[in-house]
Amino acid sequence: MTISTEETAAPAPQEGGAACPMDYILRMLMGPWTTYIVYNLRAFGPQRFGELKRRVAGISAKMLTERLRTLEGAGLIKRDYEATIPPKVTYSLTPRGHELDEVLEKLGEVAVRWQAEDRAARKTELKAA
Amino acid sequence: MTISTEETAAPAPQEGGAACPMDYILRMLMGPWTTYIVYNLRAFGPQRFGELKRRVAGISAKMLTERLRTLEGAGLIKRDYEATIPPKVTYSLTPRGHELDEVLEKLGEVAVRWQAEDRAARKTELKAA
DNA sequence: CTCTGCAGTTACGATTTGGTACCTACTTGA
DNA sequence: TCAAGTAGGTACCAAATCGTAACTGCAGAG
Repeated sequence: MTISTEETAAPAPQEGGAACPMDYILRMLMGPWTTYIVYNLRAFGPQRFGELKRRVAGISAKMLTERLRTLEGAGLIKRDYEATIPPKVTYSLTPRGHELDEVLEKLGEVAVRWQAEDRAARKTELKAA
Repeated sequence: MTISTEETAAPAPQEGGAACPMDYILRMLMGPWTTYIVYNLRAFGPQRFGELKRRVAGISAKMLTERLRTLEGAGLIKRDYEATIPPKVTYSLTPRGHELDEVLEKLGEVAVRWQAEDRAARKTELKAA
């Protein structure tokens, strides 16, 4: 996958190189649950593992761990480990993570609009039938 | 996956219902190539199948077909079939598809910024070493 | 007369993915 | 003494995904 910002048909580096800026960011967000986790971290603030897992509802511990590690590796979230007993691990968005706020907000707007439109369309459909 | 727009912890419908507006839209964009296809359709205007395939570079005909059908089903793109010989099939964004413009743009901005930052960081790293 | 391109579809097969179950080590509470 | 909760790690297995190759029917080019 390669997305150019230029309007002039980027020659598409077949080597799979990260020549395109969107590439990286999309791979990050595309994973299952990923956007949802970021969204929750943003909406409810820093959270501990168990809290987050309960909130996401349906995700397995394995998935959550993997996603969190990936996000951490990308510098989108921060992992604070307190070696108490029992251990406390708190996850929070980094400044970089917060740079997605606007995108998520825009996406949310569109999503809400579409949902409303679809609901209206269904109602009309029912009336017609 | 369920994302609430409310700040008040949506009770998370376990039935997998589409109670959350982000849900639907994310599933749509999350598929591989999907965003890239939409991006290309936006950047280069309506395109025929072969054109698009050449532009995306790396995608298989099967994938492209499948993605296009999904996007069509979601009402994001329009499929114009001309039964000439050889047949011409042109794909274009619908008004609904264009509603993603802003999101894609925002995403692009972030992507470019991160890429620049990372490049700068790598340069500093090299200097330090 | 065969080759190519159009816009796909289909079958097959390998890889990846994601879930389930079970394990850690330690403390608190019953 | 036994169970539960903390934050995971590991192994295994079924299912979904994605690529490859081969097929469609027809026309124009060589």
